[in-house]
Amino acid sequence: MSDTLKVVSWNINSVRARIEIVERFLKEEAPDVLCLQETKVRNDQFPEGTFRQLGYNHLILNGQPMHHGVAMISRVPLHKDERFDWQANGEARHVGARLENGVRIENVYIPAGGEIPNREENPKFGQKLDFYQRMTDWSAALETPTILLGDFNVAPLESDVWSHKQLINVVSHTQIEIDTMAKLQAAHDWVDIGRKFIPDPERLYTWWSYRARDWRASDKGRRLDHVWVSPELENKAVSHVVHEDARGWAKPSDHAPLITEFKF
DNA sequence: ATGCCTTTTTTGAAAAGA
Repeated sequence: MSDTLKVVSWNINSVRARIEIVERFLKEEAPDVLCLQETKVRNDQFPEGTFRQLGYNHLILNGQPMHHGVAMISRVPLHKDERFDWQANGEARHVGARLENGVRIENVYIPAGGEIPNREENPKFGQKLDFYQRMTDWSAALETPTILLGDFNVAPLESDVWSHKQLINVVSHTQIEIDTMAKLQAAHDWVDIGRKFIPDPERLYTWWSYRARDWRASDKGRRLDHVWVSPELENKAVSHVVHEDARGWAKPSDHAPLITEFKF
């Protein structure tokens, strides 16, 4: 493989409903590895042909009917794929694989956590915190150089949300979630690539609700998607952008793709 | 913030997203 690798994370909100913009994105950006979340398709119904026609012949799928689902689609070989059940209930929220240079990519869709930020009143919120804890335990024992990316469903910094004051009690930006995410980050000294390239306090969002009349004008975004790397890979990342334009394409996902380039 | 939008499947109301 070449020493340059372009890796994308994109919560696609149904890969079948979004196949036209996926194809456009691959033609325009030509990533080496595309990591999708919320594919919303069983493995036997995944639209593999579209990807193979564009030269993406390595597909690693972890889908389920209707909800969730993740996939890694690559034009470079991937090995030793794994699917962790950090949800502990069988939901398809992780897939990972190893590049030929030994670096692993772990693609995760952390649960949103429901409406009420309280474990007793809302079991989904507890599931989200427990998912983070299992990832933290995994991170603490991790020795492989790793790119951890996906939809983490937490926006930790004030500059990661359109209004800190109006969202401080809204799931995705509560203090308990921010603290829980910080513990995960500390467990492996994960490097936040988003903030390495676009430092706080610059505005940085990856998701805009469908409910806004004009998402770009109101710009009520949140940074829910993240790319983290092991400390030894920090200097291998040479660029990182959020492709906001794709949020404005026809029939968009509510998340934008995150594009990171590495030089190994 | 989510009455507001968009997806899925049991074709059509309901759940989920965040």
